[in-house]
Amino acid sequence: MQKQNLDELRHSTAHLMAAAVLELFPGTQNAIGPAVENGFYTDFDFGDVQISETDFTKIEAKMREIVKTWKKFEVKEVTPDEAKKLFKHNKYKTELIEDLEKKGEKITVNNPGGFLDLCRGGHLDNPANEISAFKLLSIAGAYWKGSEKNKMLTRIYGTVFPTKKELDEHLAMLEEAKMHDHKKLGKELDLFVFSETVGKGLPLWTPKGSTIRRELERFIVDEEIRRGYLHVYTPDLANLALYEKSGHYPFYKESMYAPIKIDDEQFMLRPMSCPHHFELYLSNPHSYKELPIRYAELAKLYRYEQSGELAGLQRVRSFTLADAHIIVSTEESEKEVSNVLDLIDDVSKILGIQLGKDYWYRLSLGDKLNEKKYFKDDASWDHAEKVLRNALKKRNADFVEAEGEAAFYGPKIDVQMKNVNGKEDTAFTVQYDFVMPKRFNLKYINAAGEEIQPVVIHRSSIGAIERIMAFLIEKYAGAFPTWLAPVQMILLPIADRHIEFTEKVNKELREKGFRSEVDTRSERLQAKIRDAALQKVPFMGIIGDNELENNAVSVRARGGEDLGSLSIESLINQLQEKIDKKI
RNA sequence: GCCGAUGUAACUCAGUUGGUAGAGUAACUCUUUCGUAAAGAGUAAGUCGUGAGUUCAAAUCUCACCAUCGGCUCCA
Repeated sequence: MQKQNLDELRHSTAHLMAAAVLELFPGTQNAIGPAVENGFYTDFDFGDVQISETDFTKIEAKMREIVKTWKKFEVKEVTPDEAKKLFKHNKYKTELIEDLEKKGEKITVNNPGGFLDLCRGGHLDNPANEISAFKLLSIAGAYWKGSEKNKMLTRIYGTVFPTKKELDEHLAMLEEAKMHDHKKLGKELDLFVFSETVGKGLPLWTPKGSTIRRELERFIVDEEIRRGYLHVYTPDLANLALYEKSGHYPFYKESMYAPIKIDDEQFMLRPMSCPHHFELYLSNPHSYKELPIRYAELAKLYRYEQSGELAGLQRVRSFTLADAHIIVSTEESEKEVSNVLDLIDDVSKILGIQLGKDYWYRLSLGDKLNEKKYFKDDASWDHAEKVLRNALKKRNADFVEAEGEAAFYGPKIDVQMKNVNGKEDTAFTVQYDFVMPKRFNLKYINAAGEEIQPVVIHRSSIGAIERIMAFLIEKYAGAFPTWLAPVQMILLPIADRHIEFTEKVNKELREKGFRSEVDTRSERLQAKIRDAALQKVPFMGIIGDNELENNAVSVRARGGEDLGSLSIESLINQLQEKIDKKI
């Protein structure tokens, strides 16, 4: 089925659900009901009625009953006054009509099977025949018109497909996705935990999770240094005055941990590291010959996120950002943005993340009318947007543009990814900042001996370590490439008499820097293989009488492939090759 | 923060209309020494998320709170 037809099916089913709900729960008002990726939803104001997922069966049954009478969608245009009259009982529809009237857009209604609804169109020709394979999935609160200030409506999500088979396949896929969930795998593979006593949103990394994380951090630090970044360390907290100077405080106050008062001063756990790096820059005068100066840091940051926003490693309150602030002349800024995008692309490739498939670019713009959220300087905004857009265009990259997603100090290019549930998040970001240089009075001396104001590019190469780890766990379903795997090789002695030799091999591997372990339990080989497989260890080394005799290890790769009997030297070479190639 | 769901042993889960807890896995002990995805027996392990309340009696009913999950808002 074509995407457009599929959207019509989804949208039509949203209408059908609204009809069923309104019939079952008189007095309910329906708001918008669009098609979304993989399904649809409709928002309702149920008044005082409590609704839960246990009502789904009832609603679905009613939908099946009603749909029989839906022979077609009759769409007809009405005047604003007529429309208001028709929907006077529904304040949401009334508001939508008023909005349409203000914009001078035409107002259309449809009336399938006698269920009158306001709608801009896009429906099936014969719903009675076409809507059958649907399922209601979940219930959620959603603010009217997406604003926290408005009333929260009840949103019911559902999905629908042209055939039962496709619906079943989709539902099976949702189940399958759950197996990749980083929260589930994090527990099964013992990578990270949370403790209620430590506090929510504050992950504790186990030795195994820490190993993966450490490899990732070493890799990115080395890669950045190779590309001219200057890696630094700055403190996790700072005087409140620093954030007042940067101007972050009023914008960020809500999501910062409350100040720590000591003696006569107030300190904040830092929610970002930019001002620290600016103070570092200010410690010396700088020549144009030094630029761009790229301060980088694996910066531990603390943000007091709203409790409902926390989600596994995806969204936490303490995280480490692979952060950098590049101080660069305005002229060179576009080139530097390109350098950053190159870094992101190259690093992503190594991590097995593909542009277009696993991630995509979003040009996040400000909103000149919103002076509360964005620093007022129209000319600078225009210039900054141009720089970022050009950088994207020059690499022929596809990108989406999003209004009102910028930082307060400038627009940005966000690298977007989706988790197993299809939820989109910003993984990495490249931000163009023309505000901080002014606030911090950042300067460099040009060839003519004049003081010039640079711009700052805030960027993250692999984003927050927690978030990219969540993504990688899900991407690899826990089966990490050898260079990242917490245990790279597990040696399995068949009987106790093989342990001594196995320990010797293990010692040799560990001395060479491999993460090797021995399973000395008095279990059968099959059981040891099974456990190693469940832990997704890339290589198993089986050692029995034959191996003892030949001074060799019988190697089995993750997935079951038999690599045969290898000498210790050959084993070391093979492992090293995988690690060097990061595969 | 808001809407909905969930919370029983380290993990995955049972627990019927209220009669104060059970399985598998893991752990530990013993036996077994085994050739490519689960050997056998035994032992120990639970403030039933927390706190109130109703009741002769609460894992089960009521209320409040906490945490987790899916959304909304927000964000890396």
